[in-house]
Amino acid sequence: MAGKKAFVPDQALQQAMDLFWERGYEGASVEDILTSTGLGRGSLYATFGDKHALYLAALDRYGGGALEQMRAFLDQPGSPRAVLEELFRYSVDALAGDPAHRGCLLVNAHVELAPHDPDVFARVQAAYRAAEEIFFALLVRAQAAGELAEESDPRQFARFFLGTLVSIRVLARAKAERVVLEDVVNTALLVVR
Amino acid sequence: MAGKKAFVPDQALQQAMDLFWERGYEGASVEDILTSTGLGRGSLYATFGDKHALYLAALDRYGGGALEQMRAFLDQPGSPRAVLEELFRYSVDALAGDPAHRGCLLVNAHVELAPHDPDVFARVQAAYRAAEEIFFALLVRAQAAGELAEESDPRQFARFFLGTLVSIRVLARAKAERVVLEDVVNTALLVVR
DNA sequence: TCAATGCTTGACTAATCATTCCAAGATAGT
DNA sequence: ACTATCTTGGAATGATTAGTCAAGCATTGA
Repeated sequence: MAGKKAFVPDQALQQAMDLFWERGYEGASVEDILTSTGLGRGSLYATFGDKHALYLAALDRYGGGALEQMRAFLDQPGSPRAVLEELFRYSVDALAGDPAHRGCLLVNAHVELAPHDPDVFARVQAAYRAAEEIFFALLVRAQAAGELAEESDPRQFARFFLGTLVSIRVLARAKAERVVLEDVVNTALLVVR
Repeated sequence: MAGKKAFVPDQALQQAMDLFWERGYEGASVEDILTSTGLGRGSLYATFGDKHALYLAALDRYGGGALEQMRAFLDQPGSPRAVLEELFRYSVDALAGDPAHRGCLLVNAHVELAPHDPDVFARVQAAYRAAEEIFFALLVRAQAAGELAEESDPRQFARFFLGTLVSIRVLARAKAERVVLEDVVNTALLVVR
């Protein structure tokens, strides 16, 4: 089999991403990726460059999807408070429903590599900032709708909810039970009640 | 120089711990540890076993110190709410004051290794549980002192504060500014006001 | 049918990894 | 001063790593 590509690059990227997600950057060897994606060495290096570039591509793919999903919630009609609730419930479902307890690829990447890998750092930083801005926009709306006290600072609350989002992602990787994630979220949501 | 130990094992462990803390398990090679601690190959293997055992020893040392510190706060007299505040302020100070932005060794270990390393997993799990229990005890006291509503569940709140503790540790490793950590903590503390 | 394109395959390289081992040397007790 | 004991540091080992490369072959277009 040769002549034209015998694999779908996007599919291979997805599988590589899953592997990085589960095992981390150092934990997933090129050999593992080859086995998992089913493609040969030459194909991988010709398509994605090297391991590091492949990892960055996986991060981009993941980050893009995650932010898109968050924005989909943001654009939903309805009370900002309800949107916030739904966003967190959805997140808890996804995290607790993952039998591999992978947590979040971006958070994992950040803890493992960001301090010493500028490329990874830039991507994680951008993702965090984008998430914070989404929360910020939502909280401004909430304040306008009277669901957040006038004297409260939307920026401060946005940072807090970003922290909440991060914390459940980390706890999920520690195989925390669903009820733990729910307790964290339910308590966090009290601050806008 | 030989005959009797030319190094203090506890000091070497401290330096190895610092290196693991900053670079992670895979990121710190035995060569690096040798350079950093200043001791020879033979000495390291004779004293600590192998790299993995050394890492576990570093985790134990770190975890022991961290929990001791938390318990010191717990045993302080004064209103539970004030104790909670002090505990978080101290934590923010330590995290934001670290120029290397290392975050928390236990959290880092957990994200990098816990899913595939049973020994690491057990230690992290134990540390999380211990921290949760400390929060729980504090919140029970708070409830008795009328600082936490009767209908509130101390277990739920303990989990929430554990999540808060984790989140600022992760954000600190992302080189978040001090004000971000303060916003997270200040907002979290609102739930007991 | 045939040639050209370019993807696939697997062997190969070179570097790095953790770990073992031993010869050399320094100390402590007698 | 001498010997036994233990530490030391570097050489050697073998496994594993990421990355390269050339030979082969299926597909495509004529």
